Amino acid sequence: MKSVNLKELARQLNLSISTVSKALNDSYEITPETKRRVQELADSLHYQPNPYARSLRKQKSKTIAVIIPEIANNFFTLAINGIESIARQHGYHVLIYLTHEDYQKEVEITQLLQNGRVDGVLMSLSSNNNENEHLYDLHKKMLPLVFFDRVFEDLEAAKVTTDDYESGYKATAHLIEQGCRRIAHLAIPKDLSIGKKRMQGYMQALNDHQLPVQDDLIIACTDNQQMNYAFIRELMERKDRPDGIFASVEKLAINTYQACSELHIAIPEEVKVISFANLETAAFLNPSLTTITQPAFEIGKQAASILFEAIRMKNIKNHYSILKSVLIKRKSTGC
Amino acid sequence: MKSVNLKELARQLNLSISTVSKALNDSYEITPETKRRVQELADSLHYQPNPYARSLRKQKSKTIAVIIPEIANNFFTLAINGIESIARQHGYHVLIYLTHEDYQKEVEITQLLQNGRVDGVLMSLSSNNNENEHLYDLHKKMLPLVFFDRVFEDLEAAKVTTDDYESGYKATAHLIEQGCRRIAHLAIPKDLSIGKKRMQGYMQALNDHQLPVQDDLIIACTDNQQMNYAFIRELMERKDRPDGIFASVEKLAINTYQACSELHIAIPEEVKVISFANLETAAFLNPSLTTITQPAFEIGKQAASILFEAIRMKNIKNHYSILKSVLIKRKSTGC
DNA sequence: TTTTTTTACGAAAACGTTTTCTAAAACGAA
DNA sequence: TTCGTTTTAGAAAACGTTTTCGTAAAAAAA
Repeated sequence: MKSVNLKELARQLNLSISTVSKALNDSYEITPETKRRVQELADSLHYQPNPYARSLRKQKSKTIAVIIPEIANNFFTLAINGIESIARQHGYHVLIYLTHEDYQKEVEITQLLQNGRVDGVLMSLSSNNNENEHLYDLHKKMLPLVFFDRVFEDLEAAKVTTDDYESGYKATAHLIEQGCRRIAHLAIPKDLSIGKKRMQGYMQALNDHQLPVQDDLIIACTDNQQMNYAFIRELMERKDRPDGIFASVEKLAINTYQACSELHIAIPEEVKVISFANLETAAFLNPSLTTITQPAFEIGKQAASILFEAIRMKNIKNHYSILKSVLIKRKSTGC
Repeated sequence: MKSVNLKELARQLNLSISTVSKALNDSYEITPETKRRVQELADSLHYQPNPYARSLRKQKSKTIAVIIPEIANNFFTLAINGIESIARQHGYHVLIYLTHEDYQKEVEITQLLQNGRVDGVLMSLSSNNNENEHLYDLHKKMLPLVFFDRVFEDLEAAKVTTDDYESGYKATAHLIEQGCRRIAHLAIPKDLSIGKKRMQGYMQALNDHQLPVQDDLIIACTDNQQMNYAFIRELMERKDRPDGIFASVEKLAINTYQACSELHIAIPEEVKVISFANLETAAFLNPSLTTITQPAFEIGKQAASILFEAIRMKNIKNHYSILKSVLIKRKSTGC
């Protein structure tokens, strides 16, 4: 592990450490000939500057953090792909932190990042989110911060989301057009802004089509998949069960398929299903699943780009991007 | 960003920097009363040591790197979950690098890590892998290194894989039992050890059942999904098309479903399909997909545990773990 | 009492950079 | 020649820790 450093280069070249450093950083103070000599030796010894020494001195880490609730979710993996591609372009390194939808973990992680370890943070909130002190803390540290998808509306930070209200509306309207009259909503927690917006779109669509909003058709789901499954099953076992289901995340659609399969309820004949999803396999499910698909890769790219802009400008902008999701009609809604 | 450091603590407490440092590190040299005072002020000011200064001084980064070919793949996301859980236990940070199956990127990334940025590396190889100079380089640096799934057999490093040969054998034998006689193998590159082993299992199973190994039924797939799709389509358009397909990764199974759907070839009646896969949706595909499922989460956990063992012992062991995959029979093979 | 040991802390070096400040040499102008 | 300016390089400080070493004072031993 004994790697070559500036001192060693300086010794071999009979130069001072500072001269070598300047030569490698292409300073005008150094004569071309010296630069050449230094560069040559550095190359031949495969010199690489120590990142920690450099970070300490420059107060820059060339590292960003990505905090997400989970990773076994196609939306987030695609977003990470986008983030990584931009980070690579900027020569940055990417730290990954998973909160597992656990508020306490989210707090711990944000605290870990308050000491200069990273130059910026990309974050998608966990749902068990009552207080938000930790987010204000992060913000107070002047650490560039960009939220994506699950954003925290109250904070003056950059945000990138999709048109969740419109998508919720369109999803619900689509079910109505396909003949549904009793439409259930499998909702994610309302403390997430996207949960609230999707729900609002759902309710507005019902209103606009003279359908009642029924509380017993709104299922408050959580990160506990077993409980979600139990809720959905209970829902589908009712005698006045819904004829349409709008799932707000892909896992809930899968749970719905499973419940319907076990209860021998035919999709789309007896109940139609639409879901937010980035599933590669949506088209090959039985039946193929009608989805609202978010431009996850693009979200990641935009969020990262904005973050680097903020890092460069040392200026946390109050940016708000809203990208469009697309509704892909398939058999689960009778198309 | 002006965060509190040892100097500031020392000033406020009228102590020296070294005393404060020792107090916080619970050194025996410091009296309990002083420790209490120091700790109290540190807590109240939310002191957090600068990670770069600490890393520089201790020559330890508390960070590991995970290098994988892609992330939009359930195997890898589950593995990352496992890795992250162990890393968190050890108080380590996790850097993610994606090679996108690109040899050149893999080389660049391994070079980035030769300067002490990380204390260890977890790696799953990219497939376009002709030379391996960069892996030997990494190994020479004495950087603890653990391969998982796509391992490099020739290097004396720790490795964690599944029983790929046996799984390939069982998958093929299962197709044979289900009545298939012309079984195609959608193969990943043979320069990947898992590709070779899965293929060997396939061939041995054919042999053991007195079936010929036919080169034209072995499709060499790559990371180019469009080409793979074209190959598979061509395969299924032949008049002597196969009656069984063994796909070595989940993406190829999806391609197969798509090709069969477009060509109106019925699964499992006309062709049976089995695939390595960690798809959550396997059971809900049309038809449900028979899979060989790897214990991806467990692989991640084991690989990470071994890495931390290597970091602790400063001893790169020649460890080789082989976990068992499980064959889950579903409708795509007529079950 | 004197000597030795232990205790509790501080000074300073070290980690490997970057950057500021200083200085010698070379050069040009007067 | 002399004086100022430019060019090139080195010395030293700085980033924030940890750790080694030194040293007073206190405690223990003689």
